[in-house]
Amino acid sequence: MSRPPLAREKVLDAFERILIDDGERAATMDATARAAGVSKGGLLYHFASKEAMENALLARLDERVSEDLTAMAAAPEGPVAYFIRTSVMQNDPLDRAILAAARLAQGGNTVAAEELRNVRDRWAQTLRPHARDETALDLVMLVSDGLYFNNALSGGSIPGPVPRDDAMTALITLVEDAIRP
Amino acid sequence: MSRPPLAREKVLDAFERILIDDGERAATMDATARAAGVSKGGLLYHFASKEAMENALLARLDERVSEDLTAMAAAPEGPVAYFIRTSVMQNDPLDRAILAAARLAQGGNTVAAEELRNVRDRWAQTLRPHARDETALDLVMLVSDGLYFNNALSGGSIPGPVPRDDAMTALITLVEDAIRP
DNA sequence: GTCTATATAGCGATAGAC
DNA sequence: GTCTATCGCTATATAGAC
Repeated sequence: MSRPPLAREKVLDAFERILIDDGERAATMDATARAAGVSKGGLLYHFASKEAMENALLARLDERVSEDLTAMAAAPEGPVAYFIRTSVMQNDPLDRAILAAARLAQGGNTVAAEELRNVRDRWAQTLRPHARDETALDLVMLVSDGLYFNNALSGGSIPGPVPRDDAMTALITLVEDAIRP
Repeated sequence: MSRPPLAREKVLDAFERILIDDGERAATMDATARAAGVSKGGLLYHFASKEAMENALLARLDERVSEDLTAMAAAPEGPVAYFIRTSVMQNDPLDRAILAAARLAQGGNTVAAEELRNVRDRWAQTLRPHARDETALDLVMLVSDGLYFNNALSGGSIPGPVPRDDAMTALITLVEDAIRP
């Protein structure tokens, strides 16, 4: 437990990158091994099957969400503004983990779909006290989902039609005015 | 042109259903042929390649969006309310076409991703006059994207964590108040 | 712990009968 | 217009050397 082997993390990073940039179809064990600089046999020592590799990626997502919930609760600008602003792709570890999980889910992996719904619930729980009512909470969650959806379509590198900088600040103000308790 | 062969539509319906219910990975030509009640050879008479079959599905999406834009412009409740309300899965032909295209896009099909962005633009164009400014338009589009994203994760049949009935009416009111010109 | 070699299965696509 | 049979390729996974 204490410290995961380096090769393991390197493989997961490569798998994540291919999922995001090239899609679920391209994220084969072969391509992952090549990108990680190991052989297919070497990869299969760390992950006994593709399913095991996918589950490891989802476990990493879970850890990163826990860290984000802590940061969100402590954000100076407030949880809602933090949540919306960080919903646009910043290419940080959490964003990448979510995007990769979304690829798996849309490829037919039901565990990934469940995990994403679980993640969404944890965010909603933390934000609930900061919204006037359930409708206001719905609004915040849906705007965030929308931002992620556009990122997911854009493929991670190419920026999608999402508000940037000034437009994002204006959007946050609009949402906060609409949901203020 | 006048009337597409029955088998052609039956194949596209089957392909769409498998994409939505079982994911992009499962939507093979073999599985599609079986579900449509034809042989693989029979399928390949209508669609010379898998790419041709995917493009036919995207063309069908385009037609359905054109019909929806007409309906939206004429909706008694107003375009914005119509747009948000119809963003939740009703399992109608348009919803299914979008969900299927999203699956293709996330599987790595760049044509599908472009088509979805194009569809989004056409909606935004029609809604623009009904929003106070670009930020308000962003809000409407993102809430709609969020609703679709949740549907996409849920898989079409299982309802996701989206507002229903009363909650939806409340959400529409909240959004309309926030964006009123 | 990492490698090469190989087994097995499924996919997209072709050929040609009917 | 629809079928069966089959080819070529690639994917996951196994076996066993180093």
